[in-house]
Amino acid sequence: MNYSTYFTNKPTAAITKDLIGRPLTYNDGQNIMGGYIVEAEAYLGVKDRAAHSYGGHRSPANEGLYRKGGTIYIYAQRQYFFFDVATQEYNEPQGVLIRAIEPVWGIEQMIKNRGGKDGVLLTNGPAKMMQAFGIHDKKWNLHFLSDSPFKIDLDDNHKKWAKEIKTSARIGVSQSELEWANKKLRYYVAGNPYVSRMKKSAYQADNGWR
DNA sequence: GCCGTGATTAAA
DNA sequence: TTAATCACGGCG
Repeated sequence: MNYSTYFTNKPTAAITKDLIGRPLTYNDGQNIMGGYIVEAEAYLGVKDRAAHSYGGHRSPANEGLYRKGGTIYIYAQRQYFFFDVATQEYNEPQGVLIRAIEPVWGIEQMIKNRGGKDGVLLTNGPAKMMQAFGIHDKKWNLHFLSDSPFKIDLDDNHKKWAKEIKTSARIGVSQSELEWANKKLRYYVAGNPYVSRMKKSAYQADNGWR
């Protein structure tokens, strides 16, 4: 299946859940780095109070969300960068934020990019993952996935299957009484140590994979 | 969001 | 006693 179809043919929450366990890689021209997606969040467009596109807000900074499904949306907070993929059709500003991967490929290079940090600290958060890839700008923002050094492997034969995929409220969203703050739109592999905020006591054998 | 530090709690 | 968890302040 191609990216256009994959990122448009089902609801964004279903896409987000389906991405769990799929390989995500980034090629910096010298090294291929990456691993299996273990945590991701869905953002559901103009009605979603936690989405950058809430209320139809549109600016050069969040234009990526409005592009067709499969377009890369990179945004920055302070010195940190976040990797999203737009979902649904053009002008339907939904997307998925990739929050963490279990590192597999190019681990040595990722450790270098992370200033020597190793193990769980390598990629257990959205900005840590981007640091591990050595990304410090928005160069690939608005590029379509297939026209970028990023690759998400959509072949089910290459996917890792979690024993259990858990859901929770999204991280960093104000936990006020707002209905959207409490929606379970964060998906993650139960017991996988590379999931952000995962407690050691909750680690599972085989990192939660089947 | 990430990091380092120190306090608090839990395990053994 | 040690490890794990939590709480906090600093960062542009």
